[in-house]
Amino acid sequence: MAQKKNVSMAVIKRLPRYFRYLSDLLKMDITRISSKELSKRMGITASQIRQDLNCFGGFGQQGYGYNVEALFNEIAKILGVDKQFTCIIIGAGNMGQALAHYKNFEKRGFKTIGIFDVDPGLIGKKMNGIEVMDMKELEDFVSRNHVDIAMLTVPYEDTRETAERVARLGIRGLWNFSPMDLKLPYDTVIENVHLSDSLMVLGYRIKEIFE
Amino acid sequence: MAQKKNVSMAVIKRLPRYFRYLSDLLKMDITRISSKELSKRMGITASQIRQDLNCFGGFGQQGYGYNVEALFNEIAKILGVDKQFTCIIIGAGNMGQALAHYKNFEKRGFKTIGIFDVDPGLIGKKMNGIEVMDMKELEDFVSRNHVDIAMLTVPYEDTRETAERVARLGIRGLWNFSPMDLKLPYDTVIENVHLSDSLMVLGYRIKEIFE
DNA sequence: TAGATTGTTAATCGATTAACAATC
DNA sequence: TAGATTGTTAATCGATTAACAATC
Repeated sequence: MAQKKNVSMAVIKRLPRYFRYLSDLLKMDITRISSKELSKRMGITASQIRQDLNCFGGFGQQGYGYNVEALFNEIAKILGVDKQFTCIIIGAGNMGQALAHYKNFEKRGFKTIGIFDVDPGLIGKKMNGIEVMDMKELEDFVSRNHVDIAMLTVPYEDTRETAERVARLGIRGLWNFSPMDLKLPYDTVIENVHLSDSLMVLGYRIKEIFE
Repeated sequence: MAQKKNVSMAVIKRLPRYFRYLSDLLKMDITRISSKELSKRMGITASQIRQDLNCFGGFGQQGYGYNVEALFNEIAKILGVDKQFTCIIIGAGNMGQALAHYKNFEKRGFKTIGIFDVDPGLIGKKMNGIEVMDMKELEDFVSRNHVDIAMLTVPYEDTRETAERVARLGIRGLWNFSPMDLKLPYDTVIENVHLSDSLMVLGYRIKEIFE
């Protein structure tokens, strides 16, 4: 539905937040909400909410507002939560294990179907019911199973090579946890989680406010 | 030094990225860099680099460019990497353990001095050399040790209460890993790591590009 | 000196906010 | 109907980019 062309990253990054707030409203059994009321809850302007939503379609009704459930479903559809994304985790260290156990992902359509590592001490162990496989089996596994997303939690020095390898296999999404910007000569979407960047911004902001 | 007033979040969020690129240049033994050359490496405009840096001071030299080591040190200082931030981890589950073992943080001035959990099965265990303490000891610990930052990796339903408790203790920085926006009636800086938000944006971008 | 490159001002671009006619 | 609230256009604000004089 609607023109999803030319939607800016600023808007896209707000979508999960709308999704969360609408999910909360549903849990509170609130059936309708105006942009004004939602703006108060979210701490943004009502104008912005209406502009954002209208990038994807006219989901509201004059004089009434938005039906919470309908809007929630629309945003879920826009984000692809109604679809299933298959994921593999590469690197079964602490971070990989944390991701393997994160319950929320599956609820939002991201299903982990494989975990890989090079460490013989980890291979064969089960994490959240999924056995850790040898990295040597990666190519074979991906040829036998459709994989949308690779979650990359390997050591810094292995990141670039592993990313290349993953992209060569035709995996379309890469969720990168290394403090490194990846550039790939393939049609692979990269989303970074730069934890130390986030922590440094926190450090800066603490300094700023309190000194 | 220089006027650190009115620096926008857009600029601040780019600082860790400059920090990383300069660190890489140092490792490559590159001693000087022009904004033009750095812009090529980083994939942003030279103009933006010069504008960003001049929020904090004139670190370059006409006709020469920037001395990599000097600029690196300046940005380290701006970010507070030269200072030490003391941190505690609240929630010793998989994510808490991952954070406890992350080597990069200490290198950048963030030192974990305590880990807390409510689970008797975890209390007393050592993680990266630090013993997990009972949450009951939190208040006592914080009164005896200066704590800058609390890293919050507790279950969703405990997040709000724990955040309140942490803020009441006068801890100035809160690094929140729950998919929830916190609002506190205290002078506490909150930085969120919304992993599922990031993953959903990745899902959206995959859909957009490939469908 | 001549060439290179900064710091900084001005121009452009994009995102946010305000306003309001349309309409439920 | 009257009141409320949307969808959308116009105005504003802020961030990015371009340009160039200053100067190493």
